[in-house]
Amino acid sequence: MVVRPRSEKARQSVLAAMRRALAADGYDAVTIEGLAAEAEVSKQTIYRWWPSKAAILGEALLEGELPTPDLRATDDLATDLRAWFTAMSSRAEDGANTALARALIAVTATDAELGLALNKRLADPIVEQIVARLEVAQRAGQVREDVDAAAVADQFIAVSSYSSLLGRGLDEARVSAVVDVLMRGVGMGSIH
Amino acid sequence: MVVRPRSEKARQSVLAAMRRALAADGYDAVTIEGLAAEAEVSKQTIYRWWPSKAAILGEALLEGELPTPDLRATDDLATDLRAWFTAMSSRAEDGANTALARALIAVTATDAELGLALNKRLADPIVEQIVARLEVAQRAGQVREDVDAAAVADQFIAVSSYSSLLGRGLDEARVSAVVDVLMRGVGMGSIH
DNA sequence: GTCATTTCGCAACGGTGCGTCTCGTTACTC
DNA sequence: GAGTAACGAGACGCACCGTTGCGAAATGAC
Repeated sequence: MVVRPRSEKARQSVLAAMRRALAADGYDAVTIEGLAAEAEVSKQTIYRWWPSKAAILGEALLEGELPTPDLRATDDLATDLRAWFTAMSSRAEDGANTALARALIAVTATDAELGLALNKRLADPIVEQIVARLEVAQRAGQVREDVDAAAVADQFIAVSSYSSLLGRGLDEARVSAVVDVLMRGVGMGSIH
Repeated sequence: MVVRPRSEKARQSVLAAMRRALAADGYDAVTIEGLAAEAEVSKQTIYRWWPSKAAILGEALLEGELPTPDLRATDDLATDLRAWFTAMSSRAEDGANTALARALIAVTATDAELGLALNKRLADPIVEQIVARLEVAQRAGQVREDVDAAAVADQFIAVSSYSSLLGRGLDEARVSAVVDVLMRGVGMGSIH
């Protein structure tokens, strides 16, 4: 076999052009031809390796390290979650990140299959972190045994997604409100 | 003034065609020309009255009665919220409704301004219902005074939005999990 | 009923991007 | 060094965009 390998340089150039274009103009203003020009790459090269604009976005999302903060595990669940969710929402203040998030939502609303796959790969690690942390708290007796940890984790994701969809970030007060209610919701307190 | 009025028949025909096309092919497969053909209306007639595809969707959403269930006010907040959220999620089992919801998300992810306006008009009445109900519960001593009712209402909306974005409905168990956690979260229970 | 006026359907326009194709060139593997 | 596949450049037909001009139909004013 005499094969010339795929140009990794061209690939990275296209993905970078996609990220730049997203931040500048938004997902559906991006065109393949514009991408090719911006990346200084032939249009055919793009079509050779990606089936669609959405697929390029997918790779850009998976490859570009979506920097999600770590969820620390001290002995105080509330503090851990508050710190994590605060860091999470501060990520959303960077325009490039919100552009990526909005693009993810746009492509998910359009291409359900690819959207599900992307969301799975991006959200699952976060969900797992939260679920694991909640299970630790359950063993420590800080969280009720009958709490559906995945449902709670999903609520954090949902709130984040919805707020970046609407372009309104999560201010400190809102972060506190969400964490407070959810913390009390999973806690051992009884209802009188 | 001798004026021939706008054809209401044509208008309704276009909006109906938009709803049909959304359910059939999804928002970004909809084209103005296809809409015109389907509605048996001239393309010019569409451009005379709507500035964009998104604007047509906006009217279709506002005009078509997005049937949101009422939030009853018995003396049991948990039951009221559970009944309302269950009804809400059952709405999402109708494909036509999820198509509308996904289209709303798609246009919001693309056109932030129009999206915000639409979300405001569609979500605000729901949020107000929930906030009002929570305030009643606060006066009845069932909900803590320091609870941010709007933040809680937003969480319901966010969960609904996110689940219809991903195309996975909210099953009974998930509805229960969300309501349970939020109910305990706003309740008077103390944390030990 | 007639007339003025506006919307209507029809159809064409140039422009943009799509996705495919062909070419000649370049760069990598063997 | 030779063979081969990816590369850049650019053209193709196609779909849809948003705009324009036209004659016909419809409606309110009188």
